[in-house]
Amino acid sequence: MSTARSTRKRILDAAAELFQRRGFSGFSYQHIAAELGVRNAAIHYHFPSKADLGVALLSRYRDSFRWWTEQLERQDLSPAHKVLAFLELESRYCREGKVCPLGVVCVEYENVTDSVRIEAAGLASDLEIWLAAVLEEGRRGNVLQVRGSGRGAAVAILAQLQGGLQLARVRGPRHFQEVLEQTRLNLGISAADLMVAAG
Amino acid sequence: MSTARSTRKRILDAAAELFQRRGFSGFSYQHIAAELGVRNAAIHYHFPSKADLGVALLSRYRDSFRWWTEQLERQDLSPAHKVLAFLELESRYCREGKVCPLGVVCVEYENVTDSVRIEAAGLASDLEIWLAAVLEEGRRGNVLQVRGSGRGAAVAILAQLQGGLQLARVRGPRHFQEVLEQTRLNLGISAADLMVAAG
DNA sequence: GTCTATAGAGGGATAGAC
DNA sequence: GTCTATCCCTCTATAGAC
Repeated sequence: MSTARSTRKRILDAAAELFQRRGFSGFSYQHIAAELGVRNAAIHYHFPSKADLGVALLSRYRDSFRWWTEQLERQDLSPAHKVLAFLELESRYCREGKVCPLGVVCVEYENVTDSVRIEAAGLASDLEIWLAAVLEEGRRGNVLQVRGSGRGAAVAILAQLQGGLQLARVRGPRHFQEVLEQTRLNLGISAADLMVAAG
Repeated sequence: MSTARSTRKRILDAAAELFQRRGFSGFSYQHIAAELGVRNAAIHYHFPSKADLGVALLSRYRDSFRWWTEQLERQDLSPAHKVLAFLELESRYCREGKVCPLGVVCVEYENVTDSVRIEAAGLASDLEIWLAAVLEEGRRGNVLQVRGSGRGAAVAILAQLQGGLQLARVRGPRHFQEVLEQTRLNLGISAADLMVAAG
């Protein structure tokens, strides 16, 4: 069981890496197998079909995000700092040359099973609900400039970050920094705070 | 030659459709062939490798955009109306269930040839330069609220639209409307103008 | 320019031994 | 739980007839 858990986790780690680098259709069981030094069939044991693997991947992103928000809650941060922490989370993807998992599914939407679509929609919903709540909280406390509904602003910011991570690939990481800067300006968060968060 | 032109164009039309729906790895010469009622080999005659097809596709997007900006210029519109016209262009993709071609290449970046990457970078550059110029013009005329550099604001808006088109797939087209609304709010364009542009 | 035919590689997936 | 072996399919790409 310990071995099973370990292999399963290693598969998901390798798959997540490939997924965010090459897209869903862009990686194969062979790629994962080669990286882990196991055989193709070993992966099919843990994830019978590629759709199963896709769902498991997205489900894990959701779990990670939930865990992340919970530990953030325990730090009792201001809404502005919660936003900055989230920007830092996305910046990490940028530094690693990865894109948002959500974007991958969206682009290949007509190529994936319903099960994958549903899990992706759930992830999008999780992100949106959390960010909208933070923005609303910030607006009430007058520490964030939110235009329109918190929900609308949240969707726009998520779209911006997702697109920004992608554009960074063709135009360079500097472009993602510009996107972060604009997000900050639009919300009225001070430059000094962003520097801390974006590294 | 007339036939050649016609077939070549039909191939590009079908490929563009598939490309923006299923991603680059997600469609094949067979898909195009089936749709056009020709054989696989006929497509290889016009586009020897899939990379050639990818470059031709992106090159055509660039040509279309250049043509679009030129005809827009002849209409002598205000910067705000130029932005609205661009938003309408993106809205059309949303209504057709397509995503931005740039996003497709970005997501599958590590799966495509250098030639495709370079052409995609060129397209990104074209969009960015045009939008940055429009935003700067709007700022000078005090008709657009632009924060930071025109370039930075342009990148952020492009990222937002690209991400918004993608999120619309998992969360519904209404979400893209919210992104448009936020873009408008951030630039200080009136609601009435947006209604006209977004349909 | 388009066809038939096919090569050759790689994809997802399964059976059965260990 | 992982292996070997293999099936069947789809993919890109090419050769050569028409």
